[in-house]
Amino acid sequence: MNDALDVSLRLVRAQTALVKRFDASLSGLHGVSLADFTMLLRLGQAPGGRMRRVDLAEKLGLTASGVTRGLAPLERIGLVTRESDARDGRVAYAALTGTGRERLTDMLATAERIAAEVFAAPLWSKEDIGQFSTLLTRLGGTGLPGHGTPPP
Amino acid sequence: MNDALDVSLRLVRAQTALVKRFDASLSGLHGVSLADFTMLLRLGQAPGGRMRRVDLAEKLGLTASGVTRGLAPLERIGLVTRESDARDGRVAYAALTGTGRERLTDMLATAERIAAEVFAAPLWSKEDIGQFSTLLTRLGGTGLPGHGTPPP
DNA sequence: CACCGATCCTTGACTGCTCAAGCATGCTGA
DNA sequence: TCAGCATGCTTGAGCAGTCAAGGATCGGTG
Repeated sequence: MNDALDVSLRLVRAQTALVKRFDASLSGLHGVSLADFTMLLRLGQAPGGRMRRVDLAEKLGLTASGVTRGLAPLERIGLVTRESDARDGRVAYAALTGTGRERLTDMLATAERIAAEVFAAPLWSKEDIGQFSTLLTRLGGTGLPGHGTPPP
Repeated sequence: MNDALDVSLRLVRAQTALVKRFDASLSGLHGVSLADFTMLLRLGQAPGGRMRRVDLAEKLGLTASGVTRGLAPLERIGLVTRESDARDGRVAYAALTGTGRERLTDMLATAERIAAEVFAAPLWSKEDIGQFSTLLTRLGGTGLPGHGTPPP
C-alpha cells in the first residue's frame, strides 16, 4: 500500500478516536457534543457573537441544512437565538445568548484541558504541535482563522 | 485558544474534507464509500481474506454492530460472504469473494491515486508524509476502543 | 413595473454509525 | 451436571450529517 494512502487511513482513524475523547468529556461535563461546541466556539469568535447561518456553515465545513439541524437543539436549550436581518429578509442570524456565552467559557476550558492532555509533554513538544498544525493546514484546513481561502 | 485545541479542531476539519474526496471518487468509480473500501481492504489483508467480524470491528475502530451494518450491503452485492466456524457456533466470519478480491484491486488503485494526488509534490515531500505519519501514529495510530470513557 | 435567476434557509428521505437489549453459544467450577 | 458468566453477533431506536426539493426574498434587466 501507498505511503500516502496509509497516512490517509491513519488520519481517519486518529480523528474518530480524538472526537470520541472530546465527546466523552464535553457531554459528561456540559451536555454537548464536540460538534455543538465547535458551533458555539465559531459563533463566539464572530463579532457580536452572531453570524449568518450560511457563513457559519462554511466556517464549519457543513451544509446549510447541517447547520439548521445542529443549531436546533442549541436554540431549544437557550444557548443560541435566531435573529433576523432588517434589510435582507432571507437572512437569519444565529447568535449566542448570555447563557450561551457563559456556558461556552466553561466548555472552552474543558476542551483546552482535553487537548492539552492529548498533546501532553513529554510525548508532544511545542515544535511537534506546530509541525502537526502546519501539515494539517496544508491538507486543507479551510474555515480557520488566518488561512482563508479567497473567493472564486 | 490553545495550540493543542486549535490543532485538534484542524484535524477534525481536515479529515472530513479528506473523506469527502475519497468518497467522491470511490463512489463514482466503484459504487462504494471510503468506509466500505476500508472494510474490504482490511479483509483483503487478513490471511485467506477472512476475519471474525468482531476482529474486523476492532481493526476498523468500529463497534460490532457497525460491522454488521456495514457488511450487509457488501454481502448483498456479492463482494463479501458470511462463513461460520465449525468449532464455535457463535462466530461468523466475513470473507472476500472472488469478485470482492477483483473489485478490491481496482478500488485500491483508485484510492492510491487519490492519496497520491492529495499528498502530491511539490507541496508534500516524502519526508513530510513520513513526519505526518509519525505524528498521527503517536496520536492514536492503530489504537483501539476503550480510549478511556469515564462514567457519567 | 414584472419577471427571472440567484441566494438563504428549511424539510423529507436517506446513510452510517452509536448504544442498549436480546439471543445463541461456549466455558468454568461447585 | 448444570448454573452462571463471558463472548459473538444482530436488532431497534436514535443521532448527526448528507442531498434534493421547495418556499421566501432579493437584485437586475427588459
